Amino acid sequence: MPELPEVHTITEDLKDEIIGYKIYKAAGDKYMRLLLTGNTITNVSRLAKNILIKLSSGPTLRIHLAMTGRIFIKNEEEPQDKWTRLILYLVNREKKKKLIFSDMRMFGKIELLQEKDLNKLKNKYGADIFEEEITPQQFLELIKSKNSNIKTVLLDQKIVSGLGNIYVTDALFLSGIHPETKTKHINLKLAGKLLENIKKVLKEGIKHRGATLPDKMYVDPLGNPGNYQNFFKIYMREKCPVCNSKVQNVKIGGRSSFFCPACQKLSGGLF
DNA sequence: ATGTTTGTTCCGAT
DNA sequence: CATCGGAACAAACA
Repeated sequence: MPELPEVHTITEDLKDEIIGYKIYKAAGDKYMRLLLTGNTITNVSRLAKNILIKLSSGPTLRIHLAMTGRIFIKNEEEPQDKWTRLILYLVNREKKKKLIFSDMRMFGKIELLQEKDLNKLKNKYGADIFEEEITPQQFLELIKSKNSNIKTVLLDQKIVSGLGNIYVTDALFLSGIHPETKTKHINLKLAGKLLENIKKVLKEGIKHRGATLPDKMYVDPLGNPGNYQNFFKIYMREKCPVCNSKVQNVKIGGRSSFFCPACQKLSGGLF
């Protein structure tokens, strides 16, 4: 499911594929059709897990993939799947193509934002660890601002943005932190270690172009799966790669939380 | 068939 | 009033 590395991969691919193209036709939501047609795409960027497509007339098309949203770039005559919600028909001097937004479970968001709405959206998100320099002290303050377990806090987009279940699970494993550890029990040294490991797994995720689970829901705009699933540290694994213990899976906030009972003690490596 | 799945939002309880 | 935990959301699959 799209987290920061997957959304980053899609965004970078889209920069090459659609910047400079003009939307000569749009299909889907009626209100959007009218507003989108005639615009040239001037930029594509990422905000947390959102893809932002900047239009020449001013507004920004915001796409949030949620769990099953996908973006495809196809030739005009290629078919789209039955979950398609929006199609942008694009043209430049050389060729025509189309951008398809498909969302099987309809949890994704697609909307046009004016400048002030975009700023409002930006204010909803905490630091983007991948884009912004953040010190261990700042990171520790952020996570301690919530009186909850570290897993839940890291998934809170208002605290730090871009992380989802997979990368949080792997980063906690690399740091030797039990996912149910209360943030108040984390000290500066451990926070620094966690921060480094979060950056590490995000970078690795990006390097492997994201993670595609057995459901095959995540693919890049050209339909290719990612490879990070072949490098999972503890996520979906049966045995701990370090000590060979049987991996445990507890539900935290309704989400699978894989951890090694030997390497990730509840004390959180404090002792 | 019922349970599970993921990101986000919203609602009720503390 | 602020904060936190859990339900709900849609659809497919086992």
